[in-house]
Amino acid sequence: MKKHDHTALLSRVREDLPTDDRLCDLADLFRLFGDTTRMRILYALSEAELCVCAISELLGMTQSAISHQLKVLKDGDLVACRREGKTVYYFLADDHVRRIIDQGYEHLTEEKEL
Amino acid sequence: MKKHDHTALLSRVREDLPTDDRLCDLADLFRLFGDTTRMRILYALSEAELCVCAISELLGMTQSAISHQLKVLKDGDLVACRREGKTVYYFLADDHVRRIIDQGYEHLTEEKEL
DNA sequence: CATTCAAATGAACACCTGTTCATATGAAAG
DNA sequence: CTTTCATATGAACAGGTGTTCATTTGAATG
Repeated sequence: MKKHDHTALLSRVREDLPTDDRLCDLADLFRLFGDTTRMRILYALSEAELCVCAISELLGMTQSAISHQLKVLKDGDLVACRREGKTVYYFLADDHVRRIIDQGYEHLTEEKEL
Repeated sequence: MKKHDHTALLSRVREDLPTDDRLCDLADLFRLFGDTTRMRILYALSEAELCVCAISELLGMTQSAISHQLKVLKDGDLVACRREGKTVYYFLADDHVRRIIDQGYEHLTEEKEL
């Protein structure tokens, strides 16, 4: 009398699965969007390119906190920056960022309609 | 001599920003995707509906760990389940989940091409 | 109703993450 | 070269998160 057997099903599922490395990268990517501060920064940058102190003013948070998060976002290639004198302007790295956020936003709004 | 002034820009940006509640919900949503175990579960479920023990076998993790994560995913309305005797089968709650993951996946693959 | 198997739950613990505070870098201006 | 302003960075700390272990629930079966 054996336990519940899934070997057949599981080997089929396993085939179509991306590698663990890939899935880990994917989770890492989404984790970047999974913090309120970072989400607010990303949304702000989707409206306009902004310098660090403007963002910290906008969000009512310390310059240090913003700077740390911008580093995280930059390391994850979600934002990029350019320097102009003492000021550093940040902006979204590409349209994917916007699209990912939009997809999430849609999910939320449609969820509410139910 | 005043500091850098952004009031005009900031009030414009502020107008187009969703409420903080909304942005927090959005971050909460993405946070669900931001863990390797949950991502592996979601991807597996995008291939087939699976019971808890099948998932734990597939991922090589304890039933308890999987069960805890499934609860998180269910509370976040990313997955749903149906019971059949002693067995509980989990599946993706809707197509949005797949689309969000796909969007992220695309981002990763296109990033590599550069 | 006792047993068995699948799943869920709670407490505990180690690890990770985000913020703060203090300080450093780096560019422009005096 | 010193000062000033914008930004970056490092250490430290608090709170959150994921896993494990032990236990419980709940359905089917003898």
